[in-house]
Amino acid sequence: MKIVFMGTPDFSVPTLEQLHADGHEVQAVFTQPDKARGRGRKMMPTPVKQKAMELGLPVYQPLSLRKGEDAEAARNVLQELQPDLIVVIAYGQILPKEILTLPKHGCINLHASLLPRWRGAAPIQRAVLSGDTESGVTAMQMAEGLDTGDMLYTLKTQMTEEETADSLHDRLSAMSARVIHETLELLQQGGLRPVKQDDAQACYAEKITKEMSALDFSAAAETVDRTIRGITGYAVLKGKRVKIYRSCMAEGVTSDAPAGTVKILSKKTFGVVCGDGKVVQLLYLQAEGGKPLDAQTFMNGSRLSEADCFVSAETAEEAK
RNA sequence: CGCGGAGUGGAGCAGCCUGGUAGCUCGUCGGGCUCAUAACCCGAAGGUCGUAGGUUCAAAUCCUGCCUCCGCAA
Repeated sequence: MKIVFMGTPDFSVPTLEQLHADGHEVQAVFTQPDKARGRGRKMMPTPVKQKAMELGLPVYQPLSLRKGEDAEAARNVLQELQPDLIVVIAYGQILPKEILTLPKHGCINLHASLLPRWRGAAPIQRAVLSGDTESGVTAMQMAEGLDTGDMLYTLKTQMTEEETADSLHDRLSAMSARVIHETLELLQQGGLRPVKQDDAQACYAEKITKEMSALDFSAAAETVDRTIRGITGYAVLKGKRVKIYRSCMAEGVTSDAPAGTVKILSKKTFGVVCGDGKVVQLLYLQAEGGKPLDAQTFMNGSRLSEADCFVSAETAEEAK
């Protein structure tokens, strides 16, 4: 099939590779414009652009598909190509109706949730934050609403107790490639059976803000744990900002020490006391200026004791 | 020129301000204890202190350039 691909971050790359590997004619790849990012504000191509160039596919990076010169140019390109299908995965732009209806088979979007749950911007993080036990990838026929199109194919996965947005992201990203493969097989065989979404079951994954990652240890341990696993957390320890990437509940451990107090669990493991007296075990963390370290390595160098206490970034700021 | 932190045996850190014996927690190797161990005890190996210069009788430590890594911000 003649396909135009639209995607931007890492998450989209396996799907692009799959289309290419399956022998589809990927006529063009649309991705967000390069931006100055990273330290020193260097221009960085998007991961999808890098992969597209590696595969020798033409790349388009319109500022917008909805208005302005870029949008017009993009529409002309699509008119010209006459694709059978547009595959969209984490592109980051809203497609206008003219584009949705332009290809013979319309546009298919892959979304990182079990729709209609978690429509919108940050489905992966939201699934972890809310303690979901399963997630997945849904392929849908794009409609004008936000992730409201009819569902074409779904692949589920169970989430573990230690699931992080990162681990789920990687898994769903890989699963997306399988989903597009299966979906297109069905499409070509005429076996797709679109299922309407039950709007009553829908919920929306609001955008994540940085402040949400500032840990509040006076909250319940479960909340702290989910925050860390869902969007990573940060706090201040011994005057240094510390990022916490992975955690889990310390089963059966409680403490009446003040919230934020370090709890040594063994020579190799430690946790932090939370507001409900339960303890969140910290598994992988990074002090400012340093590399990410596992708990044991972190303990080796930091001379951690139960006299130490994590402070919320806000409190630390006020103390200054 | 966005702001800032860091490079010290295999890992993570201290030492630097107030130059003069290479330290800590682990790991590794050898030995011991133990039914056994990721636990405990004893011992050992392993470092041109990122790099190039400068100051000095003497530089991990003070000064300058360069390389690399990271946090914030975007």
